[in-house]
Amino acid sequence: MGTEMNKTYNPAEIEERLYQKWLDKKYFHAEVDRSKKPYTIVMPPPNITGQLHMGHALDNTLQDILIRFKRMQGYNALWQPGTDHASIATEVKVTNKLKEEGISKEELGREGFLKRTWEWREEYGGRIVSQLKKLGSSADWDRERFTMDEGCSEAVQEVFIRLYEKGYIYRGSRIINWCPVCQTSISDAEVEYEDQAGFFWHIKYPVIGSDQYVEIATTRPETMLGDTAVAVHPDDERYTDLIGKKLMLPLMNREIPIVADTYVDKEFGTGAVKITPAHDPNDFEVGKRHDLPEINIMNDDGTINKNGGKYAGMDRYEARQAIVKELTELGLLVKIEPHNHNVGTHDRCHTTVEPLVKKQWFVAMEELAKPAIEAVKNGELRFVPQHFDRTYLHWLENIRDWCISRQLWWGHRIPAYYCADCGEITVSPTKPEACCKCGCHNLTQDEDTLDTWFSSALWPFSTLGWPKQTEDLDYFYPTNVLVTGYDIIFFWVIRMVFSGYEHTGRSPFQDVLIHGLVRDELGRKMSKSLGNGIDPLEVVNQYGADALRLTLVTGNAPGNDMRYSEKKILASRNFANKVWNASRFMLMNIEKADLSDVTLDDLTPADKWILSKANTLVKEVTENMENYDLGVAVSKLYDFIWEEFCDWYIEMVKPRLWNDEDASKGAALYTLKNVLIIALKLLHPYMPFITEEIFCSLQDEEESIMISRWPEFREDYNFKEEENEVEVIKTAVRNIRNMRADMNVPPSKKAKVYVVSEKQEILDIFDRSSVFFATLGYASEVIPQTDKSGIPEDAVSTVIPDAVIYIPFADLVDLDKEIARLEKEAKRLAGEIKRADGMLHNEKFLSKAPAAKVEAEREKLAKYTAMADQVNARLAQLKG
RNA sequence: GAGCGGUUAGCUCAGUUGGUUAGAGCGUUGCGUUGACAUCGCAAAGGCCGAUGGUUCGAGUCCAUUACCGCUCACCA
Repeated sequence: MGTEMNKTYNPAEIEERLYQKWLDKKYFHAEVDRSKKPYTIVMPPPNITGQLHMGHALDNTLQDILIRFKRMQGYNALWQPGTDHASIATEVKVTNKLKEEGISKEELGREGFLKRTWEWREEYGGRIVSQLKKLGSSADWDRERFTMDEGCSEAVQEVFIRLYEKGYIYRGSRIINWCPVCQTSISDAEVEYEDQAGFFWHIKYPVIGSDQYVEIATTRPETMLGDTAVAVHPDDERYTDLIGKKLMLPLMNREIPIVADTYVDKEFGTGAVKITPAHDPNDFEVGKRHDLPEINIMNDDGTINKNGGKYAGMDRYEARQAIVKELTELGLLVKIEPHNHNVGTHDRCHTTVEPLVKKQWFVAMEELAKPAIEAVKNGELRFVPQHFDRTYLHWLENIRDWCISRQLWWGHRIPAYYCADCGEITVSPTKPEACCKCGCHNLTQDEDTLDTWFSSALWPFSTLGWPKQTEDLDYFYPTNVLVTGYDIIFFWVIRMVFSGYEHTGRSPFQDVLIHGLVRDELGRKMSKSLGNGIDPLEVVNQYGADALRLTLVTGNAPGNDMRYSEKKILASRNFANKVWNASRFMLMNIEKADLSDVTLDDLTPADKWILSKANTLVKEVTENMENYDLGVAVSKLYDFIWEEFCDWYIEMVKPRLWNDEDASKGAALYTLKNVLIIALKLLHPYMPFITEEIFCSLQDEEESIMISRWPEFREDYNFKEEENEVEVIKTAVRNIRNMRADMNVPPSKKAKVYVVSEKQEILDIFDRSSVFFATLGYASEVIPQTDKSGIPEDAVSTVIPDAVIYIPFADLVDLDKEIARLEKEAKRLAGEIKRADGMLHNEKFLSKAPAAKVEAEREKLAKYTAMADQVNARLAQLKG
């Protein structure tokens, strides 16, 4: 690198090279090492069908920051990666591809289809992984896993069998959510409710043996084909006489009873509810209570089946129209009202879900949920930010049994075998020799596969070898933190937690760091349909992975959504460039220098000041990162590097570097280098590439920043006195600049700077810092003195604590402007004095506030009073 | 219907245990470029921290009420 460094940082040139270096050196790889403490993060496995989007970028950036941080702190850091088979998504993708070739899934058959899907996975399943690498993700790719690999599949079978034997997994006919397009059952978590404008159809059902009618209201008239009762509230006087009587179900001409059930809301609709036990969860419950038959009227594709009589074969919406039409003709349709209602849709394809009764496999949740609830309540499991435990607990406390069977081929096939002779179910990892009950050999395996989340639920331990008691599992498990979006708590976090407790006896992780969504500039969700998605890979290509990473964590608190914008990425890019150029500056000067002799005693106050600041920064950044306040930590780093280090320290140090005679040149370079290295190390987790590139150029002892030691707070880097001294200089410089800007004096116009103070130590500071005022305050000369002798009457002045600064400008005597300036200063000080004085006259403040606080206010008051006196004296002089 | 979050500068957002002068980036205004960076520097303007009440010596921060916005869950067929 050296002086030939480019003037601007060019990430494209270095990222790939450095990432390859890290891979070659095996820095990402972790092995069991009992001499070190483990730190483990398990990566949420992206779908093999996935393309990297901003959500992945954020999620993985956060994890990479944490894992790099901990690795540098000396932990044996393992970031366990892998991918998810994504049953429905992949099956749909492959099915569609086949369709293009003119082949149907069924034609191919199960085995042929699976073969094709594995091929598809071979070809495309690694795409998302290579995309994650572009972000700089330091996951242990040697350990990459797949939810359907041998080990994970074994874990799935083991869990299924254990839960089955414990009675927690059962097979039963229950109402489930059915997607007529995907033609599979889905779990409650996969149903997304949408507000839709619909109608209320009021229909008359004739009472048998009278000329009366009962009027019901429904949003789904087609389901009446499956009605097996009408329910009313037992206390509803309008209907008491009718309870127990029969109705003639129109169109089907089926006799159905009128039952009384408190489920019915008297106030709503007509107070009479048609009951379709096979197609509505509530009706299903009513049906159970009253022993009503369940008539399934629908085929798997959403068309009406033979139970729907003449409507058989029609699509569900077609049937609805036909039924309404016919009811109208029969004079049974009373009215149609507009009605908004929530419609359940499948979260993948947004098809309206059809609740229907089917024989499926379920996990009984009641017992499993208990330890997961307890974990959060007793603090074993902690959400960051904490309020997400409410969401978590609410879901768990109201959890229903989990429908885990899917009518798909791609996935873990349910390890259950049915006996053709006696009907007994045998659950076994491999096909059993014989039926466990009758001993016959006529066994067939269940056709269904398991919900994708069934295997994801085991991810934190299945990837480490479970059910085998491996070394990895023993050492790396439980993991330390799980990083994921709030949208995934129900699907995944909850299921991992109860699975962890059930199968390993402990929570799979201690902390759950929740992040929000990355939205577009207008605050909208990024989506394909809106076309407002921003491709992280394009951003990486254009601005570099570091800039993207920085953008994603800056100014964002855990759990909050953030907006992505071009402006933000530019700011990050500019920061990278700033870091680059500060380093470039250093390298241009350091080449020939020998710093081996420099010790802390050689440092000037400015050197000690920046070192001390850097030291404090180390402490704060480390603490913030331990608390997952990554945004806070990085903004402190940003401010330190840009303001303190670049704008002040480098500027202060320049004259020393340009002067080869300066005895403190070596100390300056020594400090520049050390502080820069501290800053780079702290920054590395956020911006791994640029920090590595610079680090390697800066020194030749260590081969990589990513395995270097995280800086620690050092008592010997604590220089309070020097910090104060530089604060005095900074304040003076700022005031001088301010003064000059107010008076419209161009920098080219140098001027003498007089400093008047009664305190010798203040004068000494200015005496030895005159060079700073020459470069930073455009001073031709700095003259510290105890009185005002020799200072021209019309000099412009400014007051700092314990001193007054005068600058005489030869041809500048805009008295009014100067008076206005000073009056503004006086006003500000008066405000401060009033405030401090008020506090100090408050008896309760004096008696109740901590003594140090009171003392601090006293000091402030004294300081401001003295300053105000100076300003007012000067004002009096100018006015007089 | 229930739960949660937000409301702070023109815009986008920080603000860690309450400490009295509330911060950043972008934008705006003025000045500035021969030796790190114009992807830059210097300076400035701009906020009674949604409203009301309370606790406290002290509230952007804690409590209560309320308004608006957003999210999630549960739903009345």
